[in-house]
Amino acid sequence: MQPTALSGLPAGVGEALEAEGVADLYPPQEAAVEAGVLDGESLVAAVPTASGKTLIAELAMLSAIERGGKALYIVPLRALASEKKAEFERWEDHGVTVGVSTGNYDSDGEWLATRDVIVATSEKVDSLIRNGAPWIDDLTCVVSDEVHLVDDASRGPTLEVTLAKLRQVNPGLQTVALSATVGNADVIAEWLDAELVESEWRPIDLRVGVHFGNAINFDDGSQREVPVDRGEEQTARLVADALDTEEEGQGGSSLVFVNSRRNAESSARKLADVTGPRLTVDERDRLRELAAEIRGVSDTDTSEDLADAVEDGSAFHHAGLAAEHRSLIEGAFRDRLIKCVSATPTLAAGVNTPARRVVVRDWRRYDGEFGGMKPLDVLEVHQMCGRAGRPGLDPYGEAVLLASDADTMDELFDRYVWADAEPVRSKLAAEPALRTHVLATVASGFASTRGGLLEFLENTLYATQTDDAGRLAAVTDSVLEYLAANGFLERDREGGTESLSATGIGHTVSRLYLDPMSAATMIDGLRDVCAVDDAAVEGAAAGAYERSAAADAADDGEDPGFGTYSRVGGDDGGETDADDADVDAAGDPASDITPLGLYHLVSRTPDMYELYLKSGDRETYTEICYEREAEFLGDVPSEYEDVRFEDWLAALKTARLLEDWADEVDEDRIAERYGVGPGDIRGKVDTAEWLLRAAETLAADVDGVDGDAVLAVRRARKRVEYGVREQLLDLAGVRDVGRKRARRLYEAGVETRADLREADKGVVLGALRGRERTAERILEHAGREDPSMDGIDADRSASAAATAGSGDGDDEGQASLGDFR
DNA sequence: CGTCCATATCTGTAGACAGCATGTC
DNA sequence: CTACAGATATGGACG
Repeated sequence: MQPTALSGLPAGVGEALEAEGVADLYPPQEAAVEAGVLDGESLVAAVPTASGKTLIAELAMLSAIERGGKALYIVPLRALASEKKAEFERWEDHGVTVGVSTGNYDSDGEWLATRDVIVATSEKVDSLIRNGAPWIDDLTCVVSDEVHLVDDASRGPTLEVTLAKLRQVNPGLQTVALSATVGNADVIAEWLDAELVESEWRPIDLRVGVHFGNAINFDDGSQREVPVDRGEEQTARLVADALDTEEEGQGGSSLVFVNSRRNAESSARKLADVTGPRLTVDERDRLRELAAEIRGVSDTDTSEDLADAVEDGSAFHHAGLAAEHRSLIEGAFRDRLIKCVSATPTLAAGVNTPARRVVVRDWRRYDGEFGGMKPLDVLEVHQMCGRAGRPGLDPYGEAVLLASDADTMDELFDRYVWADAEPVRSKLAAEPALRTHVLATVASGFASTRGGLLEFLENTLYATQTDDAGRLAAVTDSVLEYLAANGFLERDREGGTESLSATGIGHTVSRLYLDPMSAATMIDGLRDVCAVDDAAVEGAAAGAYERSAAADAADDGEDPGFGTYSRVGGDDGGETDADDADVDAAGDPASDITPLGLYHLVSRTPDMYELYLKSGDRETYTEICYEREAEFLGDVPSEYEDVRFEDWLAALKTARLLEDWADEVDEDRIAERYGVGPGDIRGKVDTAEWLLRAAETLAADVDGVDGDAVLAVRRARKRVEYGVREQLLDLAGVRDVGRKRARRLYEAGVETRADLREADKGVVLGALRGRERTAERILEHAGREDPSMDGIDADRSASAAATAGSGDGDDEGQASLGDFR
């Protein structure tokens, strides 16, 4: 079937596809057309990666737009959102407009309503529904990429509920779900009332095999001799073999999957010995430039190690890397400059990075819950293998699992090569998931009674899959109880029906996109300190208070999730002695609220990913816990009796990291001290920023909009956001002034925004290392009348003072963490 | 007495969404 | 109830 023969697409699209080289549709695409994607039929396409799934989605969306509709493309990762956007933008020539909306990037709120195609993450779509984005009603086509992720325990339920909501809002909605080949695609199709297109077909052949001894044994019965000399690494030999196999004049790149960050790094180091000697002079030059760029992203050891490996054409890839690191590596690997990437599973599910050969080195991964090394899911291994075969470059892709003995080889064949992927199973009936979604469902008006709620939940995959309807109802009831007890929902029993409505705070929590338990934790902590400090404000916050007070009374049981409210005497631990001399301790109630207290509060919330306690950390943080006991908001669990103490310490470690960041500690110090990578630091800071912003809103509810708590939270948030001490807050708020410039200006004697307007220009210029343009911009943003730097000489002493004060080397030109995004 | 290698012991373990309002060196 | 690779410490043989 030729693209020009398709009907229902915008004018010129068929020809454009042909020009792109699409002479004939792939069999699964053809099947999708026959199933009616172009006519608005819903469809589940369960096909391998890189077999043209995206085109199926495009056909659906473009034909929907041609009929005057609007399409939404749901992605699982932010990085994929930009990738898809770029891909879809080629239709702008045909009058199709594209917009993106993710947590950190919005192509302008209102403007989205005018876009034909919107790309967003599932969480963002959920949030947009909760906040009543008007264009949701206009959607006629929704595409869900990687739907098999509904199986994911933490994020799957969001996708599931979001699809159910979209379909309820708009019963005629065309739903196109793209899935990996899974065990039960038919069930997904049944759930979505969709046609099913299932296929194993791939445009590039994939040969899967197991290497053992001196050869790879492929699934088709063929063998490839790859002898491993004594003492030589199996992986290294396979990577070398792929590189030395010159087909189409190109040595093939490899992707090596391992099971930990550390393994990824050490593997990359070792494989550098394989890739290094095979580089051309030109490649070496370009890699040196790339390495310099990598070093510029961050000055941590991680960054340095990565750059070292990259100079030899090898790289590692895991979540400890900063986002820039990752995209630099992905790009250079796609451009065939980097010959080999050793990666954790980040890369298996992330952006498109095909390789000539995929080596699955580790097939087991540590799992704390499991209590040891757990074999990877079949689906996961299939996804890794699916990365083999670069379109247009390779005649076929090779995926190789490694076995060290014959028994393992047999097991790998049985377990992965011959096996079908597991069936997808909904994880919706877990309490944390329902807690969030039940509140949101009620708050945004999808249900107003218990019966209506259960009816709505009938539209989820969970309901389609389970034969035990009672379980969902039971979990729902316990969640309703929790939400009511914490004052997020009101329940009224009248006759046989139980009506549900969200309270003011319930609506707020839903819109803030907080886990209700996070909100409860934060409210609890904030109320604790406000109640002690400021009884007068109580009246203003009565709305939020009463509910919870009533809830307290209703709840006698010690449910750990509820938190305990009464802490006797918040200031019994002596003076809280924060590092900030600027805070007026005496007589200022907000001084009871220290940044550490707030960082700990948000860190012990379920929305913050836990930092690991390593050996020795227990003692370290137990000590800190006692030293700074007075700063914590809420009750400190007992070291000996309370199982929550461990979590409390883990949160304390996170809080300390944030405190260090807000104390201008260099990122390499932080990385070393907490055993994390630059990506982790940035992630923590980002999450804290988000949660503190939410806490600010909650504090306004508890303490009144101008309460001390609100101000304290805002200050703590800004300090994390800018990564500066209290004294630099004013300066760092000026546009173009960040962590480093603020510190240099301050050391040169320019301490406030007002100083910037008055200060000697020579001093300012000196502190900014003689950058005239930058200095002018900053003065302008600070509101100076005459920002011109014409004829000003940089003050040498200002420059010297600034350099000495900032503590890092001169002229390194290194970006700090605060520079990301 | 220092070096090198073989063996025992210890240690630590994948991932990444959201709000809000615009910009670092 | 469950593992295992890499880093580090330990110890012995050797020149």
